[in-house]
Amino acid sequence: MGIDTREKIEEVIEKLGYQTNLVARSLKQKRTSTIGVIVANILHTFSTQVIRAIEDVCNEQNINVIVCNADDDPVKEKKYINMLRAKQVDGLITFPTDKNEKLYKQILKEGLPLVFVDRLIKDVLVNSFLLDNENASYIAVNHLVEKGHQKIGMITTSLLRSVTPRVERIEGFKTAMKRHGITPQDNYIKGVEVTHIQFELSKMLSSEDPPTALFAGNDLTLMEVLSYIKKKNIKIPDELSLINIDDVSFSHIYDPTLTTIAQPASEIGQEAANMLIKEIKDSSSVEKGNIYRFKANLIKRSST
Amino acid sequence: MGIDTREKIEEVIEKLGYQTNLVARSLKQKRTSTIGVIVANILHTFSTQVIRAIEDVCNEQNINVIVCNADDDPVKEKKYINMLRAKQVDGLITFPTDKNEKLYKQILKEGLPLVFVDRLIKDVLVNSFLLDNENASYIAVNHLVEKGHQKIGMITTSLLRSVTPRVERIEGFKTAMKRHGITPQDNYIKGVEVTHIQFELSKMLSSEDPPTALFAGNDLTLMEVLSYIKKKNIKIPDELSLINIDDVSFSHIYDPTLTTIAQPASEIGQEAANMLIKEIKDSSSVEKGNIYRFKANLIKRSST
DNA sequence: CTGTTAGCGCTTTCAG
DNA sequence: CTGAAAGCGCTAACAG
Repeated sequence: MGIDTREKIEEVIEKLGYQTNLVARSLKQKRTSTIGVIVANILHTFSTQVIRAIEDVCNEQNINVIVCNADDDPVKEKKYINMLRAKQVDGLITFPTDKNEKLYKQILKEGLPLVFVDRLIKDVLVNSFLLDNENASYIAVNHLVEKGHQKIGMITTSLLRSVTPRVERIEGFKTAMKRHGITPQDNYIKGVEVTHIQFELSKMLSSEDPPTALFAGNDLTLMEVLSYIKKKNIKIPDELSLINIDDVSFSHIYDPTLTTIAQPASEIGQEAANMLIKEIKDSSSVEKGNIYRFKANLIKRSST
Repeated sequence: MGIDTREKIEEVIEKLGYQTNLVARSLKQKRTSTIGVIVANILHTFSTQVIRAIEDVCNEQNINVIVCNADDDPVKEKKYINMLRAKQVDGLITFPTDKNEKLYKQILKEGLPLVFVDRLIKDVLVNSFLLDNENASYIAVNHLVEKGHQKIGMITTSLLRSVTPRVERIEGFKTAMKRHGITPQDNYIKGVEVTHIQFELSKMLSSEDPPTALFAGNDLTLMEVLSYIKKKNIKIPDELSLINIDDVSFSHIYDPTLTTIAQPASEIGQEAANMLIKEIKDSSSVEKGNIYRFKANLIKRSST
């Protein structure tokens, strides 16, 4: 082919808006430059923040991201995992359910790069990026105790399954209380479904000796708590101090501004994405099965 | 191949966790069962609500969604469009920029199914799904006038480019004021960058004859307004009434609860997705170039 | 260095 | 009805 022929072809290519067929390339090269992300529940602020961070990292490297929302349903999760595998994604970041332990083990055996965020699965050695939950609870309790509270309640969402953040935050809460010489009382600690939070709260706060401070385990719980507080016209922090995990969009403009234990969600997402990309590029170059814990940040505002 | 051979193979297939290679299938069938979505700015509540609705519709039909955030940058938008075309997506939903008019025209010529959300481009005849913005502004003005206000200010974000919602909402505001016999004053109407909103607000509210009510054009504007109001300790609605477009997550728990013009974002996303899917299945079966306007809902709360 | 060719894994077509 | 073969558009390997 002559030089001028080539030039003409390139001209036509430009004019016709020709695009390389990446599907064909992917088939040949056995990589799609696409990763899959499966979040447990897209309604959490944390999920959206992590997703955004992952997308930012990936877009810089021209990697596509397909996001799926498992909606806290292991069956959906499995369906998405298999669909993404069938789509030949180069790697997977998930907020895993222990119900799919076998599937995850198989993925590991196949060598598909895999990273966990927010949750762990026992016996599945995957690099995992999540909050230091026990420490986060400790920070909360410590702050409240410093503010003079002894009767501290904790409330959070529950799923029937044992989910890492919930378990660890409650455990951390109990440990922290004990460390401060306070015996945690079970009727001050509630892990219930979102729809029952307000009911449990009403029970807890109308008990004989109600807590003077409340620790909300995540943002969805916080919304319910604030809703209840508004309904009952409870004065924060005078009648009840409030602290929560997850930095919601309105924490600095709410009245009162909300004292918050913020998760470094962007950082978690970034590092998870970087780890996955490294593993995709050269699997042998990265250690597997490490757990990366991120410290929470206490943002002192006016609700405590 | 004998029956038992087939059975054995299917057994092994199951055991090995074999997955059809959808990349190969896509190459052969010339469809990927994937659509692309490009939002102008992921930070808007509206964008995330639309995305979620699109994903819900698509997941039900086993269609994948790749979401891209153009970050209000036409160059990024173009890059994503071309990348998604190269990936052979079956269709595209975008919040378009008029800077890419030529590219969109080419896409139309190629016959790639395309749907617009939130914005229009002149001379590009694509099915478009968006709020009836003029009516939304009318609802806001009408409500405030009914509450006894005459001096009404409007503030919203601006981009240097003329973006459909901003233009239409401001036009609608002016028209509505006139219809109520009020001459809209330019110094009460501001379209500025997010970072300058608080400054403009301070100018507007400290003027000789400040407005008694304020209309915030979208959620990002609202956040700035609330931030300013908190800082200056302005009493809502006693000193200033406040209404805004976009139903933010905390509107019902804020103090005061926020009177809001809600966009039917889920409905917009759903219908956009359904239209795109119909067009993908049989392009000739759908009319092109229609503009579908959605009515806003006034949710009366306590900020007005 | 340029140009041809085989083959990625699937589906579709065609022959047996 | 079953089974073989061609070909989707690309890239990597190889031949000239």
